[in-house]
Amino acid sequence: MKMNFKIKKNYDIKRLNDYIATHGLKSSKKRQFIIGYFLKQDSHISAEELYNQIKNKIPGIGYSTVYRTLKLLAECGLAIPQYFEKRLVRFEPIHKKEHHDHLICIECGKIIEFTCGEIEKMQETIAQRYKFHIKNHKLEIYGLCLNCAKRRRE
Amino acid sequence: MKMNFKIKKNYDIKRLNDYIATHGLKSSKKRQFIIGYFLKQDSHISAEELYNQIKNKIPGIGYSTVYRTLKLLAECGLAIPQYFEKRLVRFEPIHKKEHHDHLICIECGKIIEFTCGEIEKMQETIAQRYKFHIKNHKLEIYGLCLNCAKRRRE
DNA sequence: CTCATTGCAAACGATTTGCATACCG
DNA sequence: CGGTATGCAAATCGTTTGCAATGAG
Repeated sequence: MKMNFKIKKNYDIKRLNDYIATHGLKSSKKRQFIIGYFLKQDSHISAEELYNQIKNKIPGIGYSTVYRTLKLLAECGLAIPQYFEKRLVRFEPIHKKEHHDHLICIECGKIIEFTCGEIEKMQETIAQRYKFHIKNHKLEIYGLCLNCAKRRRE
Repeated sequence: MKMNFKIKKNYDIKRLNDYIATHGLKSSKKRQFIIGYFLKQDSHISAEELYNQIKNKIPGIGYSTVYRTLKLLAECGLAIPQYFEKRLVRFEPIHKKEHHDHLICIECGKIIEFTCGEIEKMQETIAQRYKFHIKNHKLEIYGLCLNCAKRRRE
C-alpha cells in the first residue's frame, strides 16, 4: 500500500489529531489514506463513490471502514453530511475556499454556477435573527435557461 | 369511516382530478381522506407521522397506501418531497401561499422556516444576469441551532 | 498487553413491490 | 366485468453493528 499522500491543511490535520487525542482513539494507515483522499476532493462524495475510488488503492478495504471514517470526519467537523437525494448521504469536505450556488435548467439540465456575496450576507443576517450558526448552505434555483425559454416561446 | 372532510382549494382538487383523469387512475375514499388530511397540514410531514395520525381514522389502513398516496401527490405537484434528514423523506403541501426557506440544524435536525424578500430579489438579479427564467428555488442553510451550538462549546 | 480498528456478514429501517383481494366506474 | 387501489408480507438498499481477528502504542 502506497502512502505517498499528505494532508495539506494544518487546520485539517490538527483538528483530526485533536479529536483522536481527546477521544482516546488510535490512528491507522488505512484511515489516514481515506481521509487524505477525501480531503483532496472538491465536491460532495457518497460513501459508495469513495469506496469505489479507493478500493483498488487499499487492498481488502471494506465498506464499513469507509462509513466509519466518514462518520469520524463528520464528528470532528471536517466533513458535512448533505442529504440531497433520497436515502443517500453525501459528504462535503469543509476546507473549500469558495462557495458557489446553482442555477438549474429544468428543461435541458444545464447547470450554471454562480456566487453572490449579497445573498451570503443576507443569510448571515437571518441566521443571527434565529441565533443559528451557519456551517454551510445550498441554494438551487430551478427554471429555464435562455435557450430553453426561447424554444418554449416558439 | 367518517367522510366529513373537504378539500378546500379548488386548485388542489382540480390538479388532482386532472392527474387522475389523464393517467387512467380511479378515485377511492381512503386516498381522498389521506389527501384531504395531508393538505390541511401546514408543515412537512413524514409518511410515518401521517400514517400514525390517520390510522385510527381509517380502519385497517396500511403503510403502503400512505406511501403510494404521497408519491401520487408528489407526481401531480401537490406535495414536495424534502430530504432534510438522513434516510427520511418529508412531504410539504404546496398550497401554502408564501414561499419559505429553511435553516436546518445538523446536530438535532430541527428545522426553522424563514422568508426573506431581499434574497428573493437578489436571486432575480442573478437570474437576469444569466438570462435565466426562475420557476422555483430551494435555499437550505445548514448549521447549528442555539442549543446545539451551546452544547458543543461545553 | 490493552484497546482501537477492520472486514465480514448479519441487522436495521425507511421505502418499495409482488400478489391476492377489495373496490370503482 | 376490466382494471385500479389496497393490505400484507417480503424485498430493497444505503447504512450500521456484532464479532473475531488484526494492528497500534
